[in-house]
Amino acid sequence: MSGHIDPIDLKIVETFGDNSRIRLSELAEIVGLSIPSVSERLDKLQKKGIIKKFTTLVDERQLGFDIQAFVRVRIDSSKHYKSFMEHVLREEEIMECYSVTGDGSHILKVMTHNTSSLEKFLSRIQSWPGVLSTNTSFVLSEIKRNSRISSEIVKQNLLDRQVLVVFDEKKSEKKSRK
Amino acid sequence: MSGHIDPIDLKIVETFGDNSRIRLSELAEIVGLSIPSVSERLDKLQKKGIIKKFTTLVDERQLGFDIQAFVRVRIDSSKHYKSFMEHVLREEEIMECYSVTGDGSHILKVMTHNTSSLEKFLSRIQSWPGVLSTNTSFVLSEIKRNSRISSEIVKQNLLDRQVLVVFDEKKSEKKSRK
DNA sequence: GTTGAAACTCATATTGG
DNA sequence: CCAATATGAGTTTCAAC
Repeated sequence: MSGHIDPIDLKIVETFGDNSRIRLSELAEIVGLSIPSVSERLDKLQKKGIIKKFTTLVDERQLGFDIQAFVRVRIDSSKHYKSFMEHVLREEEIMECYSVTGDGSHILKVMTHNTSSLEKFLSRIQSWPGVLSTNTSFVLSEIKRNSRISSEIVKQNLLDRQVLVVFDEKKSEKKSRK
Repeated sequence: MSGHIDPIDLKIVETFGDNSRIRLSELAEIVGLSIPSVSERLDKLQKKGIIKKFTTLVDERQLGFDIQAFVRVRIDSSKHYKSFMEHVLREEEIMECYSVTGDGSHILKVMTHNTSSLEKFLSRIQSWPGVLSTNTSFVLSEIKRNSRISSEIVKQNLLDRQVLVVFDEKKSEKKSRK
């Protein structure tokens, strides 16, 4: 079925996580297929939305974003959800936003220039309809930021739920086993 | 000075945030420079570490990572900091880790297959030396995940602190103004 | 899925301005 | 920084298998 993924696709995704500017020729060698084949797979991975975007990891601090923070936001009901979302998308300081369980209904990852710009940002948030409270944790240092998904661990995930197609060379030897 | 950044570099960074597989020829047209020039700038941005990595945004849920969570971890002292860091780097489920202020000394972003694999992961964390407690928030939905930094906002940041060099075409007309 | 060929585009380095 | 050039690679599409 077309919705399935095979280990080669995983390897492609993993390789692109490491370096999205890789040449197709190099990729073809890594995964052991011809260039036209990997080119076609890459297209399909994008069409399926598995690959969302080729992007670039940046050292934001060197660009003047000295303040990074996680802000937990509590909004009072789903009534304000849509307007909250619109505000979030509009604010350039908000790099990420997730709806979560636990105390606070949303987590924002925010980057700003200095504490005063953060202060302005926080008071702006608090003026949005439905925002009850915020709770800010400053990022002191970044220990890990993975852009890469290990294809091995994905393989285990997908094998478990049988959405992964694996060509097992030994399958034919014991085909009657169910 | 060589440590400085100009608006063209910012535009390059922004453009790569949108699409890291862009052709240099296209990039050259966007920023209004020749191909050799943008090529050289790109090299320098990488050497300076402003551009850290060309990577790919992936729909992790399609790869079987149905559970995403933020885990706040409290570790008891800096004595265990190094071993904690090593564990964090080794765990493939931990996609991001930040040292933060506030309740809990670290925030992890974790992705796993299902609740049972998360449970295993959490009990593993709690066995690490120095880990006092964890507090897990499940991600219900991703509202925003920006890989792109607006060059406009960066420009404001950098202008404020005078690390940005701007070629002001009108400067010569009023050079005596200080 | 492969291979191979063709047309095209691109990256990289170098030159002189 | 540009423009021009040269070369070797890379990409894409198409065919036929």
